[in-house]
Amino acid sequence: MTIGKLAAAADVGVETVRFYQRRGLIETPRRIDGIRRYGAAELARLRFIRQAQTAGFTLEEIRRLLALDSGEDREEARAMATKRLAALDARMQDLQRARASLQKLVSECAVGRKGPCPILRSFET
Amino acid sequence: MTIGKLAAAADVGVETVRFYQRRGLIETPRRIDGIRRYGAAELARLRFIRQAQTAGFTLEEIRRLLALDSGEDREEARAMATKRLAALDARMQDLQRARASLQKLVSECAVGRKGPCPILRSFET
DNA sequence: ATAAGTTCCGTACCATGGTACGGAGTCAAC
DNA sequence: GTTGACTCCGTACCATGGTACGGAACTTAT
Repeated sequence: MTIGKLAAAADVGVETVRFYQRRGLIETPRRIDGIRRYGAAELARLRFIRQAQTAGFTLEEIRRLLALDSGEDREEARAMATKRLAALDARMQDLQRARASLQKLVSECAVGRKGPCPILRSFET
Repeated sequence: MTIGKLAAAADVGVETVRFYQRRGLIETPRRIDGIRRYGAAELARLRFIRQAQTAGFTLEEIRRLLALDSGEDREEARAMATKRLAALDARMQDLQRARASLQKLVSECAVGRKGPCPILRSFET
């Protein structure tokens, strides 16, 4: 695979792949006649990066996770995952509350009624 | 209230308040002898901004929401809230999936076992 | 074998949401 | 009535996660 195919396969831009390489998230394979070739390993890494981002890891943390993946430091891997799990749960709580406020806004701002919607009030705790 | 008290009451920095003023999210009251004074209205706006950010609105969207708050455009207010609600639900789905992956990682990477943790594999769909 | 499309690389630029700095003016307490 | 804290204002800087540019080298299809 060339960088273009790789990027397309992971649904990211070529420039994004290159950006990740600069950040040390993806190894840049040796060049064959000036062009680098990528394999399944790189694609897996690329997909992992996107998943990990969704989980809320920063690119720097993802870099460390990737380094850890082939290492023996279970301690550290678990610690990072556990910490993120807690943050994720907190985040989901926040989103749940925000969702309730939005729902309130939508229903209190129903069509047919007059005057301004109680936008600020909808979010009052 | 001076800007310092206002910021403290909303648990943000003074510079953040000033930043929001520049962005048109908070009106800057007239100065009395060179110092601006703030009231409950500004505090409410400030708190709203933080809540709305949690809901995933950008500062620009929040600016529009605040403008809408005193207006009559129910249509637009509802539209913004509905759209965000959908995005929020999608986001929560994503987080749910990410959470499952993290949980998998934590359990598969239990203490006591040897070798590297299957970090990349934990996130495979 | 030539044109169109890719790749490579460095460097620059972007959006978002702040945070910091520095000098001048103001206020509050002692 | 001076000292220390706070305010004002413009401007600069920051982190994060990209995106764009441009020229040279390489590949692929015709």
